[in-house]
Amino acid sequence: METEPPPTSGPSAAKRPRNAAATREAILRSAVEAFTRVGYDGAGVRDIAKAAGVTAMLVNRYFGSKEQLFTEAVDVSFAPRTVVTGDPAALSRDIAAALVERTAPEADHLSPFLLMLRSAPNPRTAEIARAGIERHVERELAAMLTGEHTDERTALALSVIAGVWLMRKVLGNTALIEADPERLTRQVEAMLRVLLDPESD
Amino acid sequence: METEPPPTSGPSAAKRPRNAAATREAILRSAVEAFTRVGYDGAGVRDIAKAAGVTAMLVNRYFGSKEQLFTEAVDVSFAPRTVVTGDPAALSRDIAAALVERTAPEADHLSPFLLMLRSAPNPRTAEIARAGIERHVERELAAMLTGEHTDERTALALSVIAGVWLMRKVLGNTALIEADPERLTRQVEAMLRVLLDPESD
DNA sequence: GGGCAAAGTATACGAATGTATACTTTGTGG
DNA sequence: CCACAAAGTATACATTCGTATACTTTGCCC
Repeated sequence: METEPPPTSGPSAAKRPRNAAATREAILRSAVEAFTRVGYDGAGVRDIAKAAGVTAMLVNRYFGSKEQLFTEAVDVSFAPRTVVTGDPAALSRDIAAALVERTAPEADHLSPFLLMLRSAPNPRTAEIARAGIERHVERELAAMLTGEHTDERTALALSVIAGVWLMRKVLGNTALIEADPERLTRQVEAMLRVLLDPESD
Repeated sequence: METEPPPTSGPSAAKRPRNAAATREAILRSAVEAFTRVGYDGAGVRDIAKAAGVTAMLVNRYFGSKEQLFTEAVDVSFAPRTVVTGDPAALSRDIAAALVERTAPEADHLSPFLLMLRSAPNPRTAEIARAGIERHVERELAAMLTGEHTDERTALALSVIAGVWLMRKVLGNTALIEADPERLTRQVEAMLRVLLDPESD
């Protein structure tokens, strides 16, 4: 009873027949997960491969090296642009709400910010992450701002966002974990508003 | 013939006669430097020992293990409490000014925030750093605040500070590096003021 | 239906890791 | 002056790392 009608284009193929593209994608997804959870230096190619159901050498066959795999993983992680798209007036509120929600203690979002924070110690991967954030996030967010020095204000906003990710999900700061989400959202929103809102004068 | 002064490439490790306390301190200083520059996992005990002018085994003799060495290094790094002490009204301004100055491109401050950021990927050292920040920084800063939820607002302020350290000195964000220091200071100050200043209503 | 390239695996290598055990050097007190 | 403990070193061990080389298995097409 070896029924094998393999849909060559299935997003989540359970029993995977020999399919280079699907295997490559499985490795890439496994890499995003691993790099996000333990960072670049903490994730071994053997672990990544095993979680994808293959051996370690396929990583190098398909991606050349661990570092090139990381480069693609950064793109994948930053790609799903969930940049809150709406009127610029609600920007601060939307960002604050999404941030507090995704960094909640019970959530385990595979955030690109986590990938970046945990891969930042390595200078080479830090540079790759910096380029990824600039290419995928910084540009779009800056385009939504009005007024002067939009790139600078954007980078400061990203600093705040990364800082909250760090304290809540990487370090596990007690005060920020136990904080009331609504009040926390209001405080973050107030800070972002100083940066992002169009100056009313 | 005194032909052996070269290995002491440390800061001020002159000709050190056999002195347990001095050696211990040299190792500890070297550890702070190494952990700050490359993080816990990136720093090998051999490197730390060599920079202190001794062999690797002295690290374990004096500190038990690399992890215990890190614990002491965290305390040393966070100990020089430069928390701007002044009237609470100027708190935001002082913090912002010190932050922007120390994260300037030309500065290479051995900041505890750098130590924390670069050792955060490792869960064990992340916890040690979290405890250190809570013990050394969070308490004192929270005590300077008035109003409600001082611990929460303190943690948020530390998020901002850590985020700026990350973007400017770990990632190397272009916009924040090239930004005018005075304007950057004003913007950071404005954000902190939202959090720290006594509500005037 | 049989070959043949593609997909995947096995093994190994050299370097680096933290640290345990055993050794050597040296300052100092009786 | 000289032993003896303290200070410091040398060597080794067991892992783990990324990846290179050589091998085996499989789907597909003529």
